[in-house]
Amino acid sequence: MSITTLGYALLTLLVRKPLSGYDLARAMKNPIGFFWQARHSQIYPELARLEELGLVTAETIAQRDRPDKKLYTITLDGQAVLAQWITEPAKPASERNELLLKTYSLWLADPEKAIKLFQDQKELHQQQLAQYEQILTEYPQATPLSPDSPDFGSYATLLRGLSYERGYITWCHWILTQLESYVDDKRSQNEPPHEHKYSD
Amino acid sequence: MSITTLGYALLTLLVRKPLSGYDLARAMKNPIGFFWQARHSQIYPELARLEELGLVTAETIAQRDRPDKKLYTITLDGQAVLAQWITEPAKPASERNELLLKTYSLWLADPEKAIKLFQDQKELHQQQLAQYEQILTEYPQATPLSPDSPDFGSYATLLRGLSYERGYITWCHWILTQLESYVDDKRSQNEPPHEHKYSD
DNA sequence: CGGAACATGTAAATAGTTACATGATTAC
DNA sequence: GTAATCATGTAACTATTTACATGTTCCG
Repeated sequence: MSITTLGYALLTLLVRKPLSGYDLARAMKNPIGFFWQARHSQIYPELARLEELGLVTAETIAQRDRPDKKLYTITLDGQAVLAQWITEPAKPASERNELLLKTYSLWLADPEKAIKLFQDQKELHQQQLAQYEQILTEYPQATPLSPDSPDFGSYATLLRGLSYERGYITWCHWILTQLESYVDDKRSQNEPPHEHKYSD
Repeated sequence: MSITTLGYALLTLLVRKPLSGYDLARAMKNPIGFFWQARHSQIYPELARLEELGLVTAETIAQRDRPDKKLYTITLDGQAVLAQWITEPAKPASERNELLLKTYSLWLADPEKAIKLFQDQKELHQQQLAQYEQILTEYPQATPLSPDSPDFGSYATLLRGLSYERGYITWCHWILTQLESYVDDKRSQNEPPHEHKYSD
């Protein structure tokens, strides 16, 4: 019985502090900075598996103000297995992006509706970027983080998130300039087409 | 019976020209510019489904120099369904990236091995970038592509690919500077730590 | 003749999503 | 009481990967 990537993702969170299945599900709902998401229906069975493997231990905690919870703690074995996994070659991410797929056939679409599509997507990514930028303010600007601190990992993945969202927004913006000048030119056929340079 | 995203991905390719299952599998092996990948074991059954739905038609072609093939052609229905789908709101991409996950726990790793990990990843993305840049040279620089041409979609997704890979490489590079100055400082404890600014 | 690329499928397993199910506790 | 959040699970389905399976044609 081997460990799934989701299993490593759970260990990744548990190595920082003990959490319940519910906590883990909340943390992985939208994968802030660390790019792995999962639902509780996948998490609970996986935690049971990790416990079976002796990589985590579970302890039921009675709470006054809330229902009981099962707190999962990583074992030394779990830490060793996780540390080992980190430096193994990473599988290349299997890219699947619906918007990119749609973009590939954009010539078939009504331009006005296409503009709406990209405005909405740009908006979504701007919101995500704003959230990342908010988190960024929580880090000290002056002192650089050391790679042996857990915060380094959080910070590094946050930087990737920021870069990704900025690139995505720039790209959406470029598409919009193209679509808008296209519909403008269609409306007044006499004027020459505008030019928009794309650069990230 | 509804259409899966993979089904739309196949229509996306077939609307440009008729292709066999083998052609489609090759095109989707690594998703150049258009960000959807699939194996032949998923493609062949899905093509049968699309045919059942009347979105494509199949024709067996005898070839002298090669084994027979089944050429799939999109129907008018298929084109309509695809055009309709494009401007519907896109599901946000469910991010899952193993390297980012590993990065989150980088503090647990042996720095030397971590450097190796990121060097390898940077290398992979540099190769992907080089491939995209090669494809870029095939586009005319002077005349901007019109959003009503199929080439616009190819070009737009290519630009996103270029931006993505550049951002990824920059990020890998930044991690490497951090790790390298960390191991340098460890070796000679007297010198002050270097500083490396990250910007995409 | 043997390997590589072409060509098309199915089977089994794993991963992930959506839906079903239940119950505690708090705040209004 | 009832909605919201906390809390934990299972069932059914869909999507994806890996492995199995078979046959053609070309080139050396």
